[in-house]
Formats: sequence, C-alpha cells, structure tokens
Amino acid sequence: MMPFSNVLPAAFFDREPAAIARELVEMGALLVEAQEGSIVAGRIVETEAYLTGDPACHAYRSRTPRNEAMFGPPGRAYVYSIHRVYCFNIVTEGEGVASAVLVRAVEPVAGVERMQERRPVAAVVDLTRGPGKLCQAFGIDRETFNGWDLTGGERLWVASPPAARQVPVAVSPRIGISAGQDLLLRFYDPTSLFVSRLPRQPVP
DNA sequence: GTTCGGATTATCT
DNA sequence: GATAATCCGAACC
Repeated sequence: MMPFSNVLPAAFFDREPAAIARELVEMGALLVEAQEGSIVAGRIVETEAYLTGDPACHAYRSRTPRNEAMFGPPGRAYVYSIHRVYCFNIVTEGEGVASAVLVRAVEPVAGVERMQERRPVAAVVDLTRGPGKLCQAFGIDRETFNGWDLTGGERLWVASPPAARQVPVAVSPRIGISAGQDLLLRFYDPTSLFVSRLPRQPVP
C-alpha cells in the first residue's frame, strides 16, 4: 500500500477556512507529492487562512484569471506566483465561495534527497521553511498544479497521519500582508524548527 | 499602453 | 532588521 494514503476528502475542506488551517497543523496533516519512482512528504507546521470579505484575500476585490481557482470546489489547489516564487493554497468552502488556506511551511517526512535535487541548499531546514521554499522542494508550480484536485490521491494530495496525534498550535497575525493585519489567522506548531518566522516581539 | 505593488527570498549590516 | 532583486497581474488611462 502506498504510504501516506489517508487522503483528506473534499468534505474536510468544505468548511470555514480558519478551522481547517488550525486543524491541519493540530492533526499533523501531511502534504504528499508522488510520481513514479519518487515520493516526497512533509508535515504541515504552518498555515494561514484567507476568508471571503477579508481584505488580504486575493479575491477580495473581484474575480480575476489569477484568483479563479479560489472560487472552485473545496480541496483544489490555488497556486500563484509572487516575486518570481510560487505559493501553495488549498481551496476551502463550496464552489463560488473564494477562500483558502495557505501552507507556509512543512517539516520533511520523506524524500529529502528529492527535495534537495530540486532545491540545492546546505541546510535541510531551508528546504521547506517558507511558502516559496516548500513549493520548490515539492515541485509545485502554477502551470501544473493551479486548480489541481488534491482529493484524488494522485500526484499531489493532503493526508492525515498514519498515527493520530495532537500537535500544539500557536496563533498570530499573518505574515507579509498590508491589510487585515489585526486578524489572528496564522496557525503554527511552536515546537517546530521549520516554522518560517518566530512570533513578533510584543511592542511595549 | 503604462503604472504600481506584492500571501517572498537571499543577502547584507 | 533592512533592502534589493525582479516580474507578473491588476488597475487605470
């Protein structure tokens, strides 16, 4: 049996995105990329939710070719490029509702050598700590994977872990946005070395 | 057609 | 922590 085959179904993603973002970290969900002869997997340790009516959401202003995938059914991928880098999101809620969960970091579980082929860096921690980095390590690009059905268990999917677990979850504002900074929609495992940024120090 | 800015990263101090 | 790199997409004219 193929490892990491407990594929999360569309129903899991047909819910409010903040709850999904939190649960993916809490349950230790796995992001899996497989082709013949190779498999790459990582535990999701950092996510952000982007909601409808949220000024930081790409679909806040209007429906455009760029954000089209976010309006699709739950459990699809929304991949976009920024500063010449790809970011990977999972579309949430029903078709026609534009919301998503951004996966910002994973902790490698399998296929480190394959990741290093795609992203030659000295330190393993630099393979997948950050949204652009993990896309490179997993071979995720917009052309192939924007709109990809992640619930089919083919090529790229999200799985629940082989053994149930409860990961601690910390909450903070989202990273790198100018609007919606007051919302606490970033979720991460505070014990993971693969989280992209430590919490900002409180301002006195 | 032109302008503007970004859900980042690498590299510098 | 600060900043340059760098280019695509969206908005506006």
